Amino acid sequence: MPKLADHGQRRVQIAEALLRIAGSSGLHAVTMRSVAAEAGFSVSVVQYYFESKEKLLLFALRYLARRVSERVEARIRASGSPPTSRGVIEAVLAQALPTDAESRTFHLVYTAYAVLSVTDPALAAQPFMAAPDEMRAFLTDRIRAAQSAGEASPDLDAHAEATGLLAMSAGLGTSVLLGQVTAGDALSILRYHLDRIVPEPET
Amino acid sequence: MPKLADHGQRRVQIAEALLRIAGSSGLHAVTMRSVAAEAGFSVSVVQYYFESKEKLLLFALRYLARRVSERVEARIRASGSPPTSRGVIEAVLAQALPTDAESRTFHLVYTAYAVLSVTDPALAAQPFMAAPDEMRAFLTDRIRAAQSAGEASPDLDAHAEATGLLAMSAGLGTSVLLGQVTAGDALSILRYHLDRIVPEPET
DNA sequence: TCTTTGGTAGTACAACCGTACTACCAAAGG
DNA sequence: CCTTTGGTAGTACGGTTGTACTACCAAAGA
Repeated sequence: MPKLADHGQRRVQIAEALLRIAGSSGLHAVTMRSVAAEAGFSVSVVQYYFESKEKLLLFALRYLARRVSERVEARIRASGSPPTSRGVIEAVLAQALPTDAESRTFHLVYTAYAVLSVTDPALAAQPFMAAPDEMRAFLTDRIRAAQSAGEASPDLDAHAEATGLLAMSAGLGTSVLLGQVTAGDALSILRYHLDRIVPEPET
Repeated sequence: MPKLADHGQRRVQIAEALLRIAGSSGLHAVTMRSVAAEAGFSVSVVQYYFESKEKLLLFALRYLARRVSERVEARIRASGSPPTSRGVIEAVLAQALPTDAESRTFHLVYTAYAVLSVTDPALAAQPFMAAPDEMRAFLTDRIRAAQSAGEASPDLDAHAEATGLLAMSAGLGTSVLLGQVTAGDALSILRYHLDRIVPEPET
């Protein structure tokens, strides 16, 4: 039994080709043929590793979600050690802003999937929809922790602040994507609002 | 020369059929055939009033933008007379939340168009992209006016507040669309944040 | 060495898309 | 009356899509 190919690696390779196409030409440009060509394989290979296009799309979505969460964790780690409340919160929120080419692709494709999921039950049932919920819970905890530590005003509604901030960073990310705001301006605005909730320890 | 049909009305009729389909099944479900069937016409009629699908999509987008701005104005008018700073600002921002079926459709289709515009230059050049810019300028002016009237703290950055609020309401609208937050909760959170910037005159 | 089998390539097909085209109809102007 | 013409319907065509299918190849086990 010949076993030359690493299935997992092949699937990732193909999923990355899909993300490249969706990021540059839109999710509607993702076809079996275009993905195969981008990945340097024949259509049959794509068919072989993913039995249908739907399976491929779902796998690519899960892969995307994993990559995004990896980036969030990397950003938290890079925010300083030991991580401050403000640093962690800012890291999580800033991740929603398309600052480089990769995160721009991630944000665009993610949004395209989200729009699609509104009218596609199979996509809506996907666990990637739960990610924002987790983030909201995480942020709420962090804000409460900052309040306990005296780093944030105690009369803040942590839940309302977390949900609002998350929505704001997502909205800012979309604005950057649409070219209405530069990534730098978006980050400044995000920091401005954060300063009013969880100020920097020192300036 | 027989002239029974009002071209303008027919075009609106067809555009509304398109929005109905895009709102319920997604923008990808919009085809010449589906739109014609939804509108109760033959494909030839759609072809007759819009020479191509692209023209139809652009017209429907402009029509959508017009309907949305009409809703904003109606909301401002309904916010009380004479309109207060807080009332007008809340009216503009709350319009981004999909509170009823119609605004839900509007928000969904608008977002779908926006995502498409990132990779489609013809759509990106469309003037509907300027609408958020106008709103941002409008909101900035309103916040400055509230500051002058002593209704808002003078040490607020009106531009940062306006951009942030707009992004937040857009993000909240998307969350409502995805079912992560109810429309009522989103409105509460929006009001919570507004209270910290431009408080209600009386409570 | 021969056979089994994981992996690859090419092709074919049914369905759908946008659009061009032709034919038809009914009302208005001569 | 008849002819012109705005509007409508049906159909056909070239192109693209997802997918099923068959053939082929190379490596491992017997």
